[in-house]
Amino acid sequence: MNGVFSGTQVDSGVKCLDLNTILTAIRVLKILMPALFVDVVIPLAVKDTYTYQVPSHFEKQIKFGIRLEVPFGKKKLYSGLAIKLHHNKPTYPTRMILSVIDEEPVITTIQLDLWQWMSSYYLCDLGEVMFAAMPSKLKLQSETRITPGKLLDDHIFELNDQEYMVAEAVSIQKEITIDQIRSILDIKTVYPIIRKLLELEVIEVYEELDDHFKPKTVTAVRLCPAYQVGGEYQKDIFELVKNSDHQTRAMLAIIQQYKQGRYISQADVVRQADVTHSVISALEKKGIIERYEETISRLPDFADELEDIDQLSDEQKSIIDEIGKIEAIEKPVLLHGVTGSGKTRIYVELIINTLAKGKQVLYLLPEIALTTQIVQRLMKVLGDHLMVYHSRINDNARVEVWQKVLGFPKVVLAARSGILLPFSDLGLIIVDEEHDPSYKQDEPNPRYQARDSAIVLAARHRALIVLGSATPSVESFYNAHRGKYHYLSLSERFGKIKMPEILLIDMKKGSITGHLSADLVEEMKVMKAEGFQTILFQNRRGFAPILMCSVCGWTAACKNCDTSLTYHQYSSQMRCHFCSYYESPAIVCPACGNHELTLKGFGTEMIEDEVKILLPDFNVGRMDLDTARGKKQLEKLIYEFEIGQIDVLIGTQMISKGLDFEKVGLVGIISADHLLHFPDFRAAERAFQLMTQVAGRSGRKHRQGRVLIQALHVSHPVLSEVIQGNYTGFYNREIGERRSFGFPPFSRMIVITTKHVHAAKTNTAAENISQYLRQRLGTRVSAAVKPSIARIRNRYLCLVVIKLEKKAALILQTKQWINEAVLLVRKQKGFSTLQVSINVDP
DNA sequence: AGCACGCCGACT
DNA sequence: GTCGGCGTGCTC
Repeated sequence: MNGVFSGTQVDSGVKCLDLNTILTAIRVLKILMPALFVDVVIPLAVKDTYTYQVPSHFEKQIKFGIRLEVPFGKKKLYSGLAIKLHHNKPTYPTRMILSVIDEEPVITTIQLDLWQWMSSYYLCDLGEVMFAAMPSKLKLQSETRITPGKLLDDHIFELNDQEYMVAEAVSIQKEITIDQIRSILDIKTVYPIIRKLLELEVIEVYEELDDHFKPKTVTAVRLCPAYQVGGEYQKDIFELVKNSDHQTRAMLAIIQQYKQGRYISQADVVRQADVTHSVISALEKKGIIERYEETISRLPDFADELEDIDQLSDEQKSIIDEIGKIEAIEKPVLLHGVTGSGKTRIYVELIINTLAKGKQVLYLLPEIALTTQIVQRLMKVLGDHLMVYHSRINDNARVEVWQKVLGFPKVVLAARSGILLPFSDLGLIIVDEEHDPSYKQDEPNPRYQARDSAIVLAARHRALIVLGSATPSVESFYNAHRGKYHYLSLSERFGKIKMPEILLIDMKKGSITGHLSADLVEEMKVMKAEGFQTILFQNRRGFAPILMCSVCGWTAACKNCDTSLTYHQYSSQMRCHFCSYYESPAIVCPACGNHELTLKGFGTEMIEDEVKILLPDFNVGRMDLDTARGKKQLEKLIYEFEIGQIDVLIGTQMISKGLDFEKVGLVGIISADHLLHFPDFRAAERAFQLMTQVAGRSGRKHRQGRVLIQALHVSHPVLSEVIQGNYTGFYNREIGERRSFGFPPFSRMIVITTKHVHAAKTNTAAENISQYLRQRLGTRVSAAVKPSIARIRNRYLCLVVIKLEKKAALILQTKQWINEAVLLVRKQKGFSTLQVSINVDP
């Protein structure tokens, strides 16, 4: 067949162009179209972005937000993010990008905007924010791979033992990594060996990026086109299988699922029809069905059973109305509602409204609360609109959430890292339990406060943001008070349940066995007799925090940290709570040889012991980091308590978050003193919040709960404030203290920590930094101070604390000075290994 | 972060 | 004498 252009002279002009003309033309074009450069963020702790040149054949594919494979340093390859395209040729020589990984952006401009804000506000590198934000499957890093070289067989007998082992491994496995070599040889420095083998051409080396995200697939079956007409299957296909009982059963199963319109997984058919794979193969051979790979989601499927939503109470309705009115003003809303006042119901209403507008919702919760009932409850209401994102979900699921967030109006229920996701159009952010300290990341960089960052994020999206809490943080309440936030409160408990009755027990009086007062024990007995459960709160795990020689005063201490070792009875170990160190308990004092070793202080394990002795017919459960390390263990414990198998649950602050148990009638706080006497300006606030939250665990539907607080210092004002549920009283007193000592919210705090293996270096560094800043900022900067724990993991620590007036210009200038000071100190000889961490709003 | 360079101690 | 330890600087 003749082409459309057959016979036309398309090439007539080309013929007269010689090579020189073409080259000149290219040169001219190059001047007219200068080379394209791209600024790339590398997911590392490096300042600024890096500029690469784009080869002309990639130019069309490059756009904002896609990932690029770039060389970095001598050999490494990274996937960096393209964030700026330009034609400004840098003064230094540039390298070329190696490949283009994505077709479409994997981040949004608002997201990058927030990252940049975080990097400048919290004084860290943009690369560090990127590192924290991206699922590791999306930030591929190259790995050195080693393959057999040309002369492997020739030289194999000239090698020494180590070299031979490597050569042998490469020859057998065809491809190994540097890490594998390290473990084969069991030594750290393998490069000299590799270099020698390279020279001998026994091996070859190349760098390759790790595999991309792989979608999850299942083997599915479908009817061949010949057997379906217009979405209906041909009834006569059963004729074809009538000779085989198995095939008929399989076909019945397939047809049944076919009618449901979803993909038909082979595994389901096999299970339902009780046949083997070979039956499916037979059907495939007959040409009735065909097999294929169906891509499925790793995220759990919630679609099945949606629950009806409760009616709104009048109070809830009026709150929704209020929020509806102020939505346009773009001020955060502080929703202050006691435990059980139905804040969640309000959130659900707001979420539904936002989804109806086709916008996305981010619902933040403290990390631990995400593993509990709240999530299930929300799933039942929101169904498959909900996605969950936190540190325990696996990396493939994380990539899926990431990809979905890029484009769909859905609800993401997330821990603090949720603010780093690529939202395209957020309409609502909820920060539940707004006061919770776990919203602040303390280590590593970026040391961000997710609640505060969420406010910035909401402003960028012009989204509504609601901060909810029964015990708002002093900062948030202060902001509400000053009119920076809208303040709304829910005063009544939903369903008109009474607030628990809280009583204080003076541990200096009355009868006490071990650490339990007679009153508390008596009350627990009453509860059990009436079919109710008890929660005992003790914010310290282990059996006892100190093992001491009663003769010479020696105490068991960690060899890596300046801390005492905690005795854990369950594992019979002395354990450090700051590093992973543990040892067997000493029987004889290693200092004086005496046998009189005593335990001081007490933790959850000791309370567990005492309860078991005092109340032998009680089933006792313990919930702390030691018993609930795995998700399964935690779930089992929650389940057992929920069905009433456990009478008393003893726990650390883990029990204060997000757990609702209907049958809890009594809460006992074993030692309020532990909470109150803490060397931190937020200690009183934390104590008030923790005690109020724990108290809220008591008494839900069936009866008024009781709370017993045991304390030695019964006159502490926070105690009476907790007892009376007097948030305003607490706030007024606390804000007064903050004001007189110049603590936040009356100042902005920045803490600089120096860290080094040598105490002297640590201290000099901190002193130098303090001095540099004091010259510029005066008494706003503290001297170098030793923290209460001066050594952790064999590194010494020293602090400089800065308190600034809340003036934007001053704060900005200070951050610059901090950077200068750190740079200056590190430039000195002997200080390159010094670590400096900067914590803004600690 | 990770890699190479360069300078000092314990060993074939 | 060298091997290999760690401290230092740099990566577009």
